[in-house]
Amino acid sequence: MTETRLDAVKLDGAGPVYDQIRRAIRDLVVSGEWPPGTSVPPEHALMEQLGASRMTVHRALVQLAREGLIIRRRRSGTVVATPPASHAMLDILSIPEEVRQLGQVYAYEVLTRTDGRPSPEVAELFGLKRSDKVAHLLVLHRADGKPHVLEERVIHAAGVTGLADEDFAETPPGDWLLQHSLWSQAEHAISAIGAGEEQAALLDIAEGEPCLLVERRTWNQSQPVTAVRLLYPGFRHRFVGRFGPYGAA
Amino acid sequence: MTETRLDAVKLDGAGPVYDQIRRAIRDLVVSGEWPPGTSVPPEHALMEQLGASRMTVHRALVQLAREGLIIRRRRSGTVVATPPASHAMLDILSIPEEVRQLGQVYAYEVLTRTDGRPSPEVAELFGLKRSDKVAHLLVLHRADGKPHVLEERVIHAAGVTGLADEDFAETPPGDWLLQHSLWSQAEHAISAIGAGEEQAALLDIAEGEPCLLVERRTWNQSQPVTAVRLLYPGFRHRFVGRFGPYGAA
DNA sequence: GCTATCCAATTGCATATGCAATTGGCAAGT
DNA sequence: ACTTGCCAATTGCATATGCAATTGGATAGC
Repeated sequence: MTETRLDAVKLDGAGPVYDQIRRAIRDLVVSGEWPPGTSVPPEHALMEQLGASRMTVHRALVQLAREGLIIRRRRSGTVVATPPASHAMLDILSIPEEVRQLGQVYAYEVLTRTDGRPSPEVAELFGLKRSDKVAHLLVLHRADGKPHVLEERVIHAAGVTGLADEDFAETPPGDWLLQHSLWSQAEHAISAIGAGEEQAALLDIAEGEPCLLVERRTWNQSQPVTAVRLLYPGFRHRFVGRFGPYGAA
Repeated sequence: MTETRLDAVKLDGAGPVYDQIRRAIRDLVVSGEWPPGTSVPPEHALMEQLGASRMTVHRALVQLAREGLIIRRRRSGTVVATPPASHAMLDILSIPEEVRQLGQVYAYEVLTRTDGRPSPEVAELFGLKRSDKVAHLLVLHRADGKPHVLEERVIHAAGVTGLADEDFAETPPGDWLLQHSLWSQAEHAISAIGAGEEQAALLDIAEGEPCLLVERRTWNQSQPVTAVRLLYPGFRHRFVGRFGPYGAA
């Protein structure tokens, strides 16, 4: 249980007090100054520090809890939450989990790994210098023994610690990264593409077969962390989501 | 501004009072009993009706407002919100808007329209009786004159008023439905598929060309409203989203 | 009829206060 | 050691109250 510097919470005088408090604490959390597990000062302490009534402090904390940034428990106090790995259909998700949720047996193999400088295309795609160090991986994920998805991944060595010592024998790179790196922003795109010759061979489908291509790039404080291209055979795979007019169901 | 029956708000005694109030009103809204535009009783009225303090009622209403179900304005009071047409990358969106946001000129043509009984496949897909009446439409949307997306749509006549009198000359069916029907639940799926012969001809691409297929089915109170299949040429189109660990950005 | 003004309804926000519920940790007893 | 029971810290919830801000609508004046 990490300690917190109480005086780190500062109001900016803009808008309602409860919202100033909410934003102040939110900023400390999302900026990483209060990493997950940090204990947030109790309401009484904040109340004195900020000169607000307990109910006002309470209101701010309740909202933050509803937003999932902090977790509150009676007597044990309030701590910064560990952000959930996945939010919805298209967010970061673990391929092993995805496969197991379908009730199938998961397996994977690292086909190739190259550590070195990024190729011009990769550097371009990612805004890297040619002098940066990256790992380049090709991974095949299987469900019930059959090829499920082909993963091509670039990891920026400077953004992750322990990359050189990890051989991804136990954990596929996507899941490993979730545990060993932080990210503050991601962008993904979905498109359809025909399988190339090599890709088709690896996925055990015909060349030109339509596939879903999911591309995702991830940054931490505007520093690149990883980029990945996931190629799913289209006839075997679909992304499904359910929702109502007022939000996801 | 529709009136509300005050006695429609009933608590169930489960959990905190403010949450009972919140759920009671939410249920009235999502069930359609209080449709968009209905005015919600003022805090004082609810306070007396429910025997709770104003702050407690207030708390429930503030939460509902934060969730976007109601809109509150001083003096004019609280009204049920019109649900936003689009939430994120993959939610219901208007194709005309989508095209215009890309800075291209939008146009569309209704290629075919058939009113009658559903085909066996459609009935199956949608859980309709063969005796139900449906309209079956094939629409081509264009961006800058070039085929953009092919829309195949089934509309359940019983779920929409004024369907027979509408010729979709002014407004494409998707947008028309957003204005003339309610929906409480939707499901969509994304997959990749090769263009069939006719589809390829209409979209002006090669047969077998990989395409993104977006399928969406929509219900209102478990009654089917519409089902649609949108076929996007894959090389020309991608869905992009951006987000951070604590939610969409 | 049109406009300027004022009033009152309604929500927004903050405080002060009290009690309930949960539970970590200490203390006492075995 | 190990268990039991109690205490106090901390959050959860509700009430009562007061004032501020906004604005629809009535009213007065032109």
